[in-house]
Amino acid sequence: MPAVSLPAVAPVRVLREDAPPPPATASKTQCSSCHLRDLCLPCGMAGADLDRLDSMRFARRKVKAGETLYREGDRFQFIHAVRSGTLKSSLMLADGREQVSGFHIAGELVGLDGVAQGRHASATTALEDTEVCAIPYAHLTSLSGGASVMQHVISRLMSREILREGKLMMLLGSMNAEERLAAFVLNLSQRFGARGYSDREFHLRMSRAEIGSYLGMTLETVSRTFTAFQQQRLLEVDKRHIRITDLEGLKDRFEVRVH
Amino acid sequence: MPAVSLPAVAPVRVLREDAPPPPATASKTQCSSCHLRDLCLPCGMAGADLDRLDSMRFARRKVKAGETLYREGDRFQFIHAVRSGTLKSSLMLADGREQVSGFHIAGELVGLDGVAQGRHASATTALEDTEVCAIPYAHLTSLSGGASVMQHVISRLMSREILREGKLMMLLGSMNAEERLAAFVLNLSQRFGARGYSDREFHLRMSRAEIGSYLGMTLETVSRTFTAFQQQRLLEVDKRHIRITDLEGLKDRFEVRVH
DNA sequence: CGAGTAGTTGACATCTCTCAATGCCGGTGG
DNA sequence: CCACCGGCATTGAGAGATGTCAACTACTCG
Repeated sequence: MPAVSLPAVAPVRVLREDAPPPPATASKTQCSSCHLRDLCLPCGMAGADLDRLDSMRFARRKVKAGETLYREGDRFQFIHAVRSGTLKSSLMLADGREQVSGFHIAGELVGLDGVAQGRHASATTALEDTEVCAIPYAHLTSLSGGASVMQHVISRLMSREILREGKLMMLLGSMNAEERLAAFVLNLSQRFGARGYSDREFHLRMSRAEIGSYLGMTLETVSRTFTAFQQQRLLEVDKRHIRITDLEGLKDRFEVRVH
Repeated sequence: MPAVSLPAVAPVRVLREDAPPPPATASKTQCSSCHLRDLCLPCGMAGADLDRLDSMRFARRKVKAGETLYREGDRFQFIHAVRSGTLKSSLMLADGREQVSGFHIAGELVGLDGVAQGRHASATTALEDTEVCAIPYAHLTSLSGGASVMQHVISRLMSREILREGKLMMLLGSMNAEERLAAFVLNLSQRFGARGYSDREFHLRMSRAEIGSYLGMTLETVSRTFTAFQQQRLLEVDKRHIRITDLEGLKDRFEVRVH
């Protein structure tokens, strides 16, 4: 299914040097002993494969709130695994506004968009102080040697990303503001839950404007929709603090279309 | 970046047998002698890699207009390369309406969404009589043996698909009806051009409703927007026949947001 | 304390959707 | 051959959702 990319936008980019090399923190990490191992890259791996992964010892890198991990057009070298913190990925529109294409929390992988062209097609920015593992993509593919279990893992990850985006397209293409925001909140809830945090109460790391950009609506509509959910006793919202008071109701809102 | 998938949709699928096995047409194809080789899977390959690809001789399959190549939930076995004709991919919404997620013409590959879960997440249907090559995914990955050039090709294809969807999200998230339709027409134009057909005049294989679903708008709005383009002397539209009379103007329309 | 950022809310404009009528075309059957 | 039908596209009128612009508040940071 390739090639449906938008035409002719020819992002008139000023060529520029890549971002400064990662200020390599000395610390390195072994996947098998990471508390995120069941969510992250090693998920589903064992034995020799996992050993091979462990032998790689990925460098960690810290990204302060507001700083970028990589920018649009940077050379693609690493897949990054989020250890802690939150990132957002975004594309620049021709007029300079940004379109947020995803948010990433601990255990999630970022940067697979770079494989196609050897350069990143999006920028990724920290929403709070964040730490990532930098996984050299070339190593990953070369080292996989004989049975390419690793390649398989990567393929699956990429396919999952395709699924994710497909669902997001569906959301953008055919849902209204309430359904979109409900889907967004439920999705966050589920991801926090999977990481052992509360799935009923959490803190948003992104602004209303960033949520709006991601969901294809204005920040005012995001705000109003939060207020509406609160009035419907689905959520309690205080700025960026969210408490889900009626999970089922929220799901209904989202699945309004199921009859 | 996985895991942002929509939550809780849990597509309540009735389990059902997979589609009938492809009525294997006897004819098989050798990639290196295919007229689509520079657009399709073998693109960029040569020497031993291409020989290896040739040794596989993929079976062809015909799909009549309106018939499905695979359905949502079918076991994922093949990547399909379009030889001739047009396909659409779509997801089912909970309420039974479809969301079109892509159109595919000759030389394009379909079905990479299945890698993640071993089952297809979307259905793919022929918009006209269509012929595809069925590429067994398992072969592709196993056979790549030593240097996994093939795996690399697949990864690149998948990454390209991620880019494509990212751009589509951008379109759905932050463009109005005119910009969306202009982007759509320009994209088709470019793809036809790359295949040696006219990039100024072509026949749409999809209905207004399908275009609308793909672009996140109603069929009426698609129709009205075509009419508007015609009044602005950008296009001549006669049902499904399109003639671009002002390519630059159309690009401007699409890039309205620049500066 | 003042400035800046983020969020909320209101009033209004506008775009797109919804519903409905009509036209066009190709196929089918009398 | 013609009438009728169904599917697709076009067009109009009105409704509704969301965007735009603007005011105001609460907080944070110098």
